[in-house]
Amino acid sequence: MSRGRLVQLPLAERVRVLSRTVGFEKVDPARLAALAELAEVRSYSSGELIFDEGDPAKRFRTVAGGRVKVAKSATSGRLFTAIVGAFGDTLNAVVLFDGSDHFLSARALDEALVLSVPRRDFLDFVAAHPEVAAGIITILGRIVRSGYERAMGMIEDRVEERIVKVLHMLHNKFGEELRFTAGELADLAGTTPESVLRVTGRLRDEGVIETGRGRIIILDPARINGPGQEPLLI
Amino acid sequence: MSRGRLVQLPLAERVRVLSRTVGFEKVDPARLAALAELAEVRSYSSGELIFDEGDPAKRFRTVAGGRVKVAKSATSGRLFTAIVGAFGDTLNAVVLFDGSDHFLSARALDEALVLSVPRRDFLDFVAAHPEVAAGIITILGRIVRSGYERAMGMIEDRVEERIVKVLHMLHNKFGEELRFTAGELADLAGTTPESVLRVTGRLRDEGVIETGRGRIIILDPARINGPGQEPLLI
DNA sequence: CGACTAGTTGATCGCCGTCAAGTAGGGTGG
DNA sequence: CCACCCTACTTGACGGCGATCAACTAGTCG
Repeated sequence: MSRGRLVQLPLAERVRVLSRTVGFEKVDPARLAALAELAEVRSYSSGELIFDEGDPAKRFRTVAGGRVKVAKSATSGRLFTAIVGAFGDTLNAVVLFDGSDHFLSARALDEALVLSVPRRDFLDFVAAHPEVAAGIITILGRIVRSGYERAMGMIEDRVEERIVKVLHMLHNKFGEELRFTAGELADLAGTTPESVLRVTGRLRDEGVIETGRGRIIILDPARINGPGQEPLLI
Repeated sequence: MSRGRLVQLPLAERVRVLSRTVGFEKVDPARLAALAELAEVRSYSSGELIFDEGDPAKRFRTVAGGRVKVAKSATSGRLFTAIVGAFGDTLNAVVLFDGSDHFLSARALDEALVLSVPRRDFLDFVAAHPEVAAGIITILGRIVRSGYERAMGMIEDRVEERIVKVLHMLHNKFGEELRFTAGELADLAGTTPESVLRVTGRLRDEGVIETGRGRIIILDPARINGPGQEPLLI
């Protein structure tokens, strides 16, 4: 019941993906080739599940194209989006070390490419390259920080501020044109589609953004940048 | 302007603290002695600041006694408590790797002992002992998971459920007797002291807990354990 | 062209944050 | 040893934010 469709990607291309994956930036590309040899690449269509909560984490996975939503579902059925992964973002480095199951699910937002390596090979490679471990800890630190800031935002900020922060972050990561629906933004901001639409409606009226079906264009980035705050990492 | 008071702790005792610090459990104690040689121990009185947000992270710090509250303050002055550290919990391993400043503050909840090692020596030690890096990544993974669960709880759960989860977690970590005020619990659950008191009042009337000034006794642990859920890591 | 999904807007309502006023415990100093 | 004060606890009343429900419009894909 393997998901996605296998795609043949040249070795050089696989090396390029790994060399631009967070944590691997400093590794000698020649050495990455050994790992890239063991890698496979799969293609997932929009909306397709890549892995689910509770699935065992058997492979290290990193985004090689498109966008992937990594999220946690609540008992009520609501979704909380942790990360929108793009090229070079790893989907599950966290859970590979202690062998626990996935506690988040990953789903393709577009037609997406995901490169993966067997867990054992990934761990061996990390053990042989301490700089990778250090890189992973660094990025994990940023995720922890961002997680606490979002938890705090949930109790501290009003819905409008949370949504603006999400737009700020997405603008920072994806540029002027954001291809997200109100429902997807709601999962990121911890609110409902209705509230997102009320806020984006106001921002549109004020000329800050332009909206379309599944699309938001940031017209005035300065207006969504909070005073001196760095964007959340998502 | 060094905070706390220096305490002389025998080398064997310093080794014991390190050997029970998360991430170091698997390291040969004989090798830990080298690191323990470089360690100093400081004592902080209840309420005293150990480090503040924005302070540079010059030393690796781990709790050698008492309890330490690690928190982030909001612009409004409200506090969000990330972790209540006890013996063996590290306070700042996250920020040491990329050399960034502290993004959380640490404050003694009791008379507390904190063992510390210069950042450079800590990093050298980790580089020489890959199992420490793997251990740190594992614990970071749990923190990330817990952070997402708490962020989700903030939007998904009612105040009462959040408070019960906090009690569950604290019971799991500290046992039957919890020495926390309503204000401290509020910072953990992301609510106000008034709401905490309303909930604990009800739980007291139902015989689940017993309350006193700055003290809660869990009488009926089964009643605060959610259905099949593991306690949050704090 | 039809069906599904996304967007839009209004009305309602309840949770819980806030303010307020008072009680009680416990440590400190005279 | 007692009086005082500070802190924590307690309880009530109020009000606003935003979730929820509902009804409708408008894109877009097949």
